[in-house]
Amino acid sequence: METITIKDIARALNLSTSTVSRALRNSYEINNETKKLVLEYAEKMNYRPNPIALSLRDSKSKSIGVIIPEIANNFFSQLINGIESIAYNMGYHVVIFQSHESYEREVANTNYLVSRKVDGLLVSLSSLTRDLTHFEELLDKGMPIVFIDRVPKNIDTHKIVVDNFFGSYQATEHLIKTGRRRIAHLTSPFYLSITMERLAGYRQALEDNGIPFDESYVKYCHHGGMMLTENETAVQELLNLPEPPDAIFTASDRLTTSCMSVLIQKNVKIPEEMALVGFTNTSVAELFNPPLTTVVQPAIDMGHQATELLIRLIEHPKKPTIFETRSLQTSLIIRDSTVEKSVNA
Amino acid sequence: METITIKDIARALNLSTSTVSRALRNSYEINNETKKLVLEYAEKMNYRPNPIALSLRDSKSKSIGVIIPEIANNFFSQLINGIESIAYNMGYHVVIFQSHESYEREVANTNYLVSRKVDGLLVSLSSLTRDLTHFEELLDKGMPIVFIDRVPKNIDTHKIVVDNFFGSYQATEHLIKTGRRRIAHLTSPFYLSITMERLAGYRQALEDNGIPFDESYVKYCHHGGMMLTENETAVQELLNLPEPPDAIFTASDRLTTSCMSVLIQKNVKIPEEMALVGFTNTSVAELFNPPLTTVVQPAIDMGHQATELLIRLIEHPKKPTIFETRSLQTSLIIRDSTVEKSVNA
DNA sequence: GTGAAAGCGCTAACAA
DNA sequence: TTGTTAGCGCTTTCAC
Repeated sequence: METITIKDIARALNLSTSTVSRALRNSYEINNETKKLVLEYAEKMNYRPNPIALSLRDSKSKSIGVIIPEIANNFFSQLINGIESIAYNMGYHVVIFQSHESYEREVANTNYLVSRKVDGLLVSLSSLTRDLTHFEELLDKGMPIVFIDRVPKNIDTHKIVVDNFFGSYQATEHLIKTGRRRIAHLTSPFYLSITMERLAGYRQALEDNGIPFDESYVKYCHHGGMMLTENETAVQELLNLPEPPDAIFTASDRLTTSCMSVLIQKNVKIPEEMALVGFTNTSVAELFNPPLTTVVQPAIDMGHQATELLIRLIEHPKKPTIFETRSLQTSLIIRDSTVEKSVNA
Repeated sequence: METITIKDIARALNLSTSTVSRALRNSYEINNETKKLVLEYAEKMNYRPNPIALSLRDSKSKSIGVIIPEIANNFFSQLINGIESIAYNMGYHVVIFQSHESYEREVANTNYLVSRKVDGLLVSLSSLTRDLTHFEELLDKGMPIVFIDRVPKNIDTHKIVVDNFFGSYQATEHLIKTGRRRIAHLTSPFYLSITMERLAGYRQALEDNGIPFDESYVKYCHHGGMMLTENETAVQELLNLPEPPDAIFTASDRLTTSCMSVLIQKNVKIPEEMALVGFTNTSVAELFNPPLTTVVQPAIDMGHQATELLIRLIEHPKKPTIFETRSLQTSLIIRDSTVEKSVNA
């Protein structure tokens, strides 16, 4: 029942370790008899190669590291499922780390994964990450990295994103079409790629519909939704405006739920007094009161594509000159939280 | 910028690798001068020990493996956060694997983690796991394992659970007190520990209140909620009964949300026609329509305690004769989905 | 067709 | 106080 090694097999069969090793890898130079002998014995003793030894030797591990802000979020957990399914099929293992939206933890996780010799990295940036040297250095050393969703602008590698501009445009336009004019936007720190793109889409939709962009209707939550009080303050500030909004478009999962929570607490009627659209993959939007209109990201597909690109990078290290940035489409799922504003409202 | 090893330091400083190794570990036998020299150089060159080499040598890895059914579930993601925070402080890394409620994947994950030389395992059983030999063998070999929440009855090791009986009793009693008499129970496969305990609490509460237990009001979902059609069929069967229930008590996260979803779809009024209580840690129960009464598990604390026990087991391998089973309390959070049945209903 | 030996990075028993 | 050596499990030259 103890772990068995090549050495054990060699000893038992009176062969050298190299012969056993070759036999196990089905090398052409080994006699069929010997091969059969080894294979059968290995099978019988339930031999499993020691991946640690292989990693040490080859400096690779058949595993990929994933660094994401947090797991307790439907978008990211779906993303992980997408990643896992491809990785699993390609014979890679997946090691997941959460940055908890902290720059320091993102760096620490990165270093650890590298020292664990992961063959590549899949990353979605923490909302507090502004310095990207930890990734730039790795890329320089030849470590394959693919960024997902929250991607750095100035790093040249594969990226999988969604068309945030359009998703945002569509959501905002939907609010306008259902009769809202004072549309607020609750979002992440401005320097994140997703923030800027979503803000741009929101703004464009307003302007295309003759509504002037008003900076006081935009609230940035520095912690990306992780700090509840911050979210609540932001919503409260919107409610306190001389002309409070009649709709809020929230840019992330956490922001969406805590915004809704504050509105309910303050007895703000949704959608009559305040319409709500959220960028979120929550699986229970239809159970909400009212059912929530959402902009959904194709998280599983994003995971698939990112993982495919990463593994391709890993297995064909001949540097490709062109890196792709694939942009997938979001879908707007319309529910009751944005029902047409009635004439008497 | 390349990875630097002890050998490199030794060469640069004209020392032997063992001296460097000792200096780095601050061994008493090394001259202070030399130590300082080595430490400074190592710092300057940003030396990091190679954990792979250490694992190979010591057959341990300062990491613990976690095997859970799925990540996209608030209970488990909170559990992970609890696990991570303790592990992190104690210098351990956490490697997470999902069984997706599949026995085969649970076994595969177990084997992989073992071959990766994790120092211990934290496990919550998949709903399809009936054969436990993969864990029994490991335990025999001396691998520390702590089970959480879904624990095996016949394996002797530390376990962290909640008082499912009481949590369930309390929920059922609450339904009775708010005027329900025909209380159904939607639950996981009967052989899981949590299923049996929750069922027993439910049953006891009924009997203590003079309501006869009726087997036709209990529905088992073999896939623990992962198969949507199965959940829907179960709910539908309850609705089709000659005397359909006036309340449903659901035993897990997934079962709760899909049950609610079916009820809404079928236009069953909650709580007037059907009250609902769910065993779930969803963070958005208050946003539901109506806000959902829940039985909440102290997931983070469970993660803390399990990890503490596991690390104690890892670091003090002198077999303790007595293994603990710690039972934590759930809390019943009462919301509108179980509002008192009005007299005219 | 098979074996001996070296090396991946590190530590520890043993020598000096 | 420091160095030499062997070994963790595996593969791969290089010999035979």
